[in-house]
Amino acid sequence: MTTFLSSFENSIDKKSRVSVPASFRAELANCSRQTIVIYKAVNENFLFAWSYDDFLEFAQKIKKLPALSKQRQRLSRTILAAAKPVQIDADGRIVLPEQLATSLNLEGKVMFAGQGEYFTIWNPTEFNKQAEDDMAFYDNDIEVLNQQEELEW
Amino acid sequence: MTTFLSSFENSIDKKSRVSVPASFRAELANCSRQTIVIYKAVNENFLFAWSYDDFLEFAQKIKKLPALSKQRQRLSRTILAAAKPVQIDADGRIVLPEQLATSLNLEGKVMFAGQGEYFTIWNPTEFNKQAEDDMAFYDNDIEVLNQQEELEW
DNA sequence: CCTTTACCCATAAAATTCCATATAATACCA
DNA sequence: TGGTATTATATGGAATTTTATGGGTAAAGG
Repeated sequence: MTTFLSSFENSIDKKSRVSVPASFRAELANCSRQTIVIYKAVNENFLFAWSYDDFLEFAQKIKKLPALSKQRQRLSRTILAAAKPVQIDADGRIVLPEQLATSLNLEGKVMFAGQGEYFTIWNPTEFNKQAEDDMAFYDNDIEVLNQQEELEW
Repeated sequence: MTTFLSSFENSIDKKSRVSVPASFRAELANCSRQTIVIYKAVNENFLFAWSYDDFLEFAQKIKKLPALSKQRQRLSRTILAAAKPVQIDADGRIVLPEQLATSLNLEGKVMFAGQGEYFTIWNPTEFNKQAEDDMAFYDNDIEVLNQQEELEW
């Protein structure tokens, strides 16, 4: 299973290209294609990024809903139609789709944050703000984590 | 299995031709024919589009209903009889059947939205409106999706 | 004969690939 | 261990290819 760890700040150039952190690329090495799927988190200021393989697996959940049901229609519009597959080039870079880049107010720099089976993409300033906010929840979140752990035994 | 992702806005010319997005064409590459089947969503302002192969599979569901039942009669009229197969030409374009195009009030531009094993075709303005409406349901839809996941275990 | 449809070609814009290089990280060796 | 060589990484720009899209022309069909 892919596990993205650590965070990296890289730069976007005029052509909207960004280097994918080398350690993330290594993590993607044994996927069926060197493609990541990116889409905007609804009501949030970051992007989700999955390996193509893992995203397809997630898409399967949506595809299992009855093909013509309203719920299926909506979810496939908000997630599948919004998802941009981008291929990693020979130099380890991707092109950030313009629509997604502008939705984040990116100015030259991008933050990559490894979050397990996916990673997220941020405006670095926003990421640092978020990190501070997260602190306030830490003790409580850890407690929830501990409780879940107990249930598993 | 074909999986259409992302969305694209292309233009229709005087001859009613539209380019099928390259990534969709790539997805169709290993189908038995370069043909897509298009029909109007009942009571909605978009068109469904399937690879010929996947449409046939979908049609099986209708064909399984008793041949002379009323439901079968109606569904085969609204879907099978309404379905227009259109072939992708050498330049990657299709001709949008006039009846379908006018039912969408198209003005030069068409939106393609990848939604899994099919994609949909919209008046771009209508698509964007719909996307906003979909947001209101997002949290609830995701919740239902997650619950379904639990049921599977 | 006229209209519609299918093919073919041309081209601008956009996307992708290729190459070059500075810098940072790592390996090597005295 | 300190210093040096080597490699890997990130990033800029140029060259090439793909894509979308317009128009022309021949074939088909009514």
